[in-house]
Amino acid sequence: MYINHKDDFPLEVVHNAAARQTLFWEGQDSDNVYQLLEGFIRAVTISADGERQVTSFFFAGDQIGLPTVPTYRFSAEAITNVAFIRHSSASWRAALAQNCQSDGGMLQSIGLEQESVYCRGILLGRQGATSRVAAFLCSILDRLPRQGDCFTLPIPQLDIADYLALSPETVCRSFKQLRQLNIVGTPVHGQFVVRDRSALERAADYVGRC
Amino acid sequence: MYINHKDDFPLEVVHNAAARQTLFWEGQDSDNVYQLLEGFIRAVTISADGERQVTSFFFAGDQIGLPTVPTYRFSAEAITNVAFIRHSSASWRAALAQNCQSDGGMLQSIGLEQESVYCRGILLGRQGATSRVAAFLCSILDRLPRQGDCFTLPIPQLDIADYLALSPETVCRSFKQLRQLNIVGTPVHGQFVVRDRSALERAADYVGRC
DNA sequence: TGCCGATATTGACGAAGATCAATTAAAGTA
DNA sequence: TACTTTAATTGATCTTCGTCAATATCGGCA
Repeated sequence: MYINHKDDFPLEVVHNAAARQTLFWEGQDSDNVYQLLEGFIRAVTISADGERQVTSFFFAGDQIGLPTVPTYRFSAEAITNVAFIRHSSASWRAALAQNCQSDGGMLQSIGLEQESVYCRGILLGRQGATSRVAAFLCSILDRLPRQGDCFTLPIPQLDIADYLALSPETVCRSFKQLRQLNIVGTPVHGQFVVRDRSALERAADYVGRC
Repeated sequence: MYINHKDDFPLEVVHNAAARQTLFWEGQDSDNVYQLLEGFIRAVTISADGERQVTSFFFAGDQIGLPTVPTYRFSAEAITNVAFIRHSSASWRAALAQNCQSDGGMLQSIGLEQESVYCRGILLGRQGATSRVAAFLCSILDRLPRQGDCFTLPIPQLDIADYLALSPETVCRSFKQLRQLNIVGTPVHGQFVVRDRSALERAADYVGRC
């Protein structure tokens, strides 16, 4: 699923940002599109009463802040150190005009972003905390760095909680339950182990792409 | 916000469908884009265990089934009798290539659809049943047919429940509470009255566009 | 290595909403 | 109009998850 858009923008400079830095803020004009080369980014919105929601996660290869709307709908925060390139929305639109008839172009990026947003809606619609957590894991599993059955889960539980509209405690208890069911293993050195993926999918009862 | 795309597809035929009919099914190839001229349509997905979710509502002027993904992500069911035109995804993409540099074109349709999907995610993320119902009402209020302060609410409570991931009983009780707070009035002949819109928005604490 | 702040974990309790069941109201049909 | 079917409403009960509080663990940094 990884799409290399660097060819579409040949002369871009690679930028870096440290963990916890914000690439752009919710409400700003969407002047640039960011393509993540390495690391992990979260999309965050804060509602009027201060409630925090994480609306999606971005992985290497993803495009962030597509200019289908005039202003960014979320702040983009680096979870880890990140590397990315940035190009202007105008050039992105020009590239879209060029390649929107073919597969794999900007239109596919739009489709992927939509799928991700759609996926969260479905997740939140599903009741049952453990089912949500399982579905979340399924949806990101293929996009995580991996060694054998071990995955690196770079996303803090608080972010998962704010993504799934659960309390951090409930997320923790859901993980515990998945461990007790022997669906996932006890993490060692931050390495996360999925023991029984089909059981995870059954617990989730939905698999989308986030 | 209404965008007249008929000019982009001059020679299309107007189709009709009765309430409860399905225009297209989840999983089918997205060969056509539907533009709703009159009536109301709901987007429905059924998960593996049979759980029903309504993922969005469509109103006159909306485009349905944008071919940003190869297959439809939902079934489109007519809530009321509807009138619509249908055009091929290929011609839609061609129109996108033509007008994606300018405002008000296909790119804006994409943006509106995204906003709608995004809005549901935010709604579901917000806790509190009454707050969700209020936010839902706010988000569709401007798109409903209206006479003075009276709105026609053509969406059954069951659909609202499946949209907001609440039980029908809870939706009903939330409406009751909004009535008791004198924020909305008692419906007469299906006519729905908003007595205090700013109070509704305060109860919602979020206003997006669905 | 040891310290410190942030994150994760666990328990006890309460509140919100789901479920079950029954009734009422509304809409469609003969 | 009367009848049928569907949707909305209300009450009682139970489950789940949020909240509060305390402890444990991890990661960075000196």
